[in-house]
Amino acid sequence: MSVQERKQRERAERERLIVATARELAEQQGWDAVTTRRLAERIEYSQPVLYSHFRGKREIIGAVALEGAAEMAAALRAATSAADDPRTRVTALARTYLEFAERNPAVYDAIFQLDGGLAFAKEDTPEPLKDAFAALLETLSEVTGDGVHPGLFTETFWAALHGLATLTRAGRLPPGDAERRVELLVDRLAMV
Amino acid sequence: MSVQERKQRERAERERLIVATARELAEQQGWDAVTTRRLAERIEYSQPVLYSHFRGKREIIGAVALEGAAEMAAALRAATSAADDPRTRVTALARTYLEFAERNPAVYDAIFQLDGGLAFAKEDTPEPLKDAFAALLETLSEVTGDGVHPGLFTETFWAALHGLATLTRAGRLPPGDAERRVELLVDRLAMV
DNA sequence: AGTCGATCCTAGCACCGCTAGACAAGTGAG
DNA sequence: CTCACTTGTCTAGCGGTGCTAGGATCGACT
Repeated sequence: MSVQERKQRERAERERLIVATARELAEQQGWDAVTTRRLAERIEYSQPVLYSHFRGKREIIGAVALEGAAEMAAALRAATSAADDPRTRVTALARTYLEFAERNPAVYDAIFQLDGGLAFAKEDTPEPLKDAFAALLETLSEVTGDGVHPGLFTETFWAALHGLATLTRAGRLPPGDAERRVELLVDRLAMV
Repeated sequence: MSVQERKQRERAERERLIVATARELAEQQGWDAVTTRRLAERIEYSQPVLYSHFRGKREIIGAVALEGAAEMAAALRAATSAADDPRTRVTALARTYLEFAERNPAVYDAIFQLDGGLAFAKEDTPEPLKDAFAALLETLSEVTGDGVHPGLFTETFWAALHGLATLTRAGRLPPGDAERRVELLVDRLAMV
């Protein structure tokens, strides 16, 4: 019995290694550089081993996305719980969101940009993704304002943040005024 | 002389054919399906011909992006010029923007999502891109509000629209409430 | 009419995601 | 202790990708 357990442990450990290595490689050189061959070489196994853990490259991206979403949710909660009033919380939320996207661009892409084969806004949406949205909802429902559904408000605010994050990183927006754009967004959208 | 002219004309015609075919193929089956082999087959030339017009696939995407940006600018101007007051103009602008993204997803991706090798927010940004931003700016500077730079306001509003467009199409947002999200955005961001 | 230059295509490179089938190593039974 | 068998891993290969070198062909000028 304990032999089987050991093997399972080793297998789980290797799976973590795959995900961590994929993430590392993606952050270092972009997702284009994350090929099954390079990934296999880095974990010091042959290519087919990857396919005994994941159905394909998509699923590996999906695994990185889930891990990242959990981290993001934690970061958002940590930032908002340190603030006293709703207004400060929203600002902290927005800043933390954009900072996460900037510091973990590959992970952010895995979550929101790439196809990781994950379901969104459905019943079978994985827990970490639902939880990340919940973290946004918790703070934003305080400043939704009258006559607006908090979920709808959260979606809209989130979309604005997502737009800022992606356009900035893609070089579509001048990076200097990021902070002032956040202030504008919070000033106008949040009803405090 | 006229022989050379004829050849130049034919060459330009073929270049238009390449761009149009790439766009068509991308809208039909997605950019992943736009391979140099398939593209060459559709225009009934061999692969290397593509490389006598464009440096590579990136530049073809870039060409589609420029064409699309010009169309988008025209669509935005047409929609806003048909509205009387600033408030109606902003709503029309937002709706038209999102409609363009929804009806031409591949073109939208070429402009804002994919790497077409284009410069943004710099001096050497191609004219159609600058003009599309100008079209946004024209309408949005009317509703910027006091103490805010119109350019900054336009960037922020644009980012919000971009977020809505991409998240909706990627299945990250439930598609039903799109209109209500637009109303919320206009209500809060535009100072009328 | 013959040369010469432009134009286009065939063939191929190195790489991609993914998989079939050979092979070795570890397990349990006799 | 030996031997069959299962489990795990690897080598090799398939069809695809973007891109390019080098040869063939065809038209224009001398």
